[in-house]
Amino acid sequence: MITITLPDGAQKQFETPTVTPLQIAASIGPRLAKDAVGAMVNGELTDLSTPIPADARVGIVTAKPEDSNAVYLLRHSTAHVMAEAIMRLYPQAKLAYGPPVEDGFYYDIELATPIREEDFPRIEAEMANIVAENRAFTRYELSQAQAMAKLQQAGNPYKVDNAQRALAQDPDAAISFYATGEPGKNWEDLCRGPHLPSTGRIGAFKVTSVAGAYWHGDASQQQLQRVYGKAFFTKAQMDAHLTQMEEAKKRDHRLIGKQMGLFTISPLVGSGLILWMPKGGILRQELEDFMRQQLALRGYSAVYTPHIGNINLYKTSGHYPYYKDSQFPTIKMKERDSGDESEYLLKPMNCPHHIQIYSAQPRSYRDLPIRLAEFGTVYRFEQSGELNGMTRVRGFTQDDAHLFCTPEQVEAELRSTVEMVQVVFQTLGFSEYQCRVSLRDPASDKYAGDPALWDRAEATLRKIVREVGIASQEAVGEAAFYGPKLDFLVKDVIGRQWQLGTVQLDYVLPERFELEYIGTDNHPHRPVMIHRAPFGSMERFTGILIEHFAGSFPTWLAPVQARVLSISEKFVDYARQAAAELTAAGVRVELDAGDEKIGAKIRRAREEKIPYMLVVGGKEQETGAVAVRTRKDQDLGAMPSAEFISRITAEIRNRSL
RNA sequence: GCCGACGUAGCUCAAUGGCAGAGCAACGGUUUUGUAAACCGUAGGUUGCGAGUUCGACUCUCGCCGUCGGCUCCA
Repeated sequence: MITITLPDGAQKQFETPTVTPLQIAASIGPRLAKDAVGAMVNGELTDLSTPIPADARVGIVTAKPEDSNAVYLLRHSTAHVMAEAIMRLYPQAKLAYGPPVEDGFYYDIELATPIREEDFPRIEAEMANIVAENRAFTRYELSQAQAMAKLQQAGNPYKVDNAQRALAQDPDAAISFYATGEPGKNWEDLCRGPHLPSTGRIGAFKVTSVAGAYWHGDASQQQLQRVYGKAFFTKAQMDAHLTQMEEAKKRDHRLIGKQMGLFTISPLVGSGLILWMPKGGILRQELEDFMRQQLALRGYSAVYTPHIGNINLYKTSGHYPYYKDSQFPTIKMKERDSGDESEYLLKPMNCPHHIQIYSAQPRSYRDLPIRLAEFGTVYRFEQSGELNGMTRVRGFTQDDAHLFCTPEQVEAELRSTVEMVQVVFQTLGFSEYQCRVSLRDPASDKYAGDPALWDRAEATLRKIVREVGIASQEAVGEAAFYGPKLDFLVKDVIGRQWQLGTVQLDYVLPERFELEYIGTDNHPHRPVMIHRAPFGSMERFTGILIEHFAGSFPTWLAPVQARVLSISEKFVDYARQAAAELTAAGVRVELDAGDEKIGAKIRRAREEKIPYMLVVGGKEQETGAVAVRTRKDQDLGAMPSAEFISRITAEIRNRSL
């Protein structure tokens, strides 16, 4: 007898030697049996048909889009269906690996002929046939010897490799195959599973794109074709997803940046180099002013350093050997007098320059902490395929600062920098964020410095995160070569995650540059460095802000904060006067004195995402008022222009969202 | 850097081997307007760049540049 415990604690008993989740579901109700697509058995996702041999806790997984297990089964199964369709169309293809991924799935295949977008309809048509046939996903297991023999015979090195890797993880693992239908009769694939009960449960699917991908993500390995797809239980869910994708596309900072005249990129200047246009310049200036205010509150000193530096600086810091390949080529020159050859680098980082400011004079413990801040522009030669609008560029400005402090001061300084990052996020409306504690990979030799110092630094970061109480996760191998760091990941309004600010703890560079301060004991000591950049890069941050706000920036950031719209030519003088009052109050205002009708002017202002539209005509002129309307389509009605001015200036001053 | 796609007026897009076009924007004129697009007209092009095939190339082929989707990378 088998006792099954359901999620609500209820127990059911079965007299049979084994029981399947489907039987359990049926015993609860026919509706549940119909909706069931899989099961959680003792915390593990299984097929609906997997026999349960002993007492177990079982939850039935039903076809709900919000259930990640259900969605996993759906996507994984659709990947199989797509693989079968591709094998029908391209019998010479070799399948490699086809997992579910966030909101879809892909399958990597080796195939000499490229699959192109125009081939997608054929693949989808084959898939539709397989789905219509509603064949059961049927699992069977072979002994290792049989399985390996079968795979060897099939002549697919990737599948052999997959099986070997599975065995390397668990030598006792049974090797499972899934037939889409009947084993021996229908198409089948080496697969760990689990799957939906049958192909008919796939409600809607779409082949979305194809791209190159390396086997095991290793650029020295065979390049495969990765075909991406999406799957949903119902067509309505698919449609909702497509609508959301379109919305996301409308927020694309490259598109909005162009429409709103924020920035441009010219091939004549070079790819990955951002040209900030006047309206983007306002955005950046506001962000920088905000940051300067924060810096002043926290005892930072502004410094300025040049855009290039002698290569020896970076050899000393250790950056050069690590990042040789991602730097612009060096500038070589001969000294006029000595004839010596010098080499300069466009600076890839600001820290070595700031370090020279620190070491330009003797430092006492009384001077510390020293906090040197600079909007420092750096250049990194990113691979051409990596460039993306403002978010991945070759020249960018960091809101950088380096803190030099005593070991005793480290924690307080870290706390203060983390708090500053939080202020930044809060001010800009990123309410959902978490912190990644990026640690070294003990197995790798790319990290510089004493392991004991690393342990200490990592422990300190963990402690700070715990104290501050930010949601966090640890990531081994994500540290910088000179120290562990906290990377801040924010979610924007449509749920996409971005990496923004960073706080890095560094015991290595002070060592390399032999930095010192004189302590209370009158002896030299080594300071500790903290690198931090709350925005990260002005370019990247601005790009993300554009998408976060979809161009509708809060008033304090908006390039144009208000526009006065005149009803007709007769009121242009009054409109001009109203605009002048706003300008005098420090508001960025424009005047639309054109001869279109008011509807057209409103439409245009809304399209330009201007926060406030001030309609002025005869009524307003008589009473010294403006009729206020917002881009959100709120009509605030007419008010004295002085009232509007105090209202908007307060909003700007408070940096209201 | 690698795989694939794309590149036509300022913007969005037509024209599939046979005279490069539309809408919006711009400019000129008419209109003087009350809350999401007034009307008429004008101008705008080395079809990314360069070669090749062809009687003829936006269209086919090759190279380069750039962009996009991925992969790899990311101090």
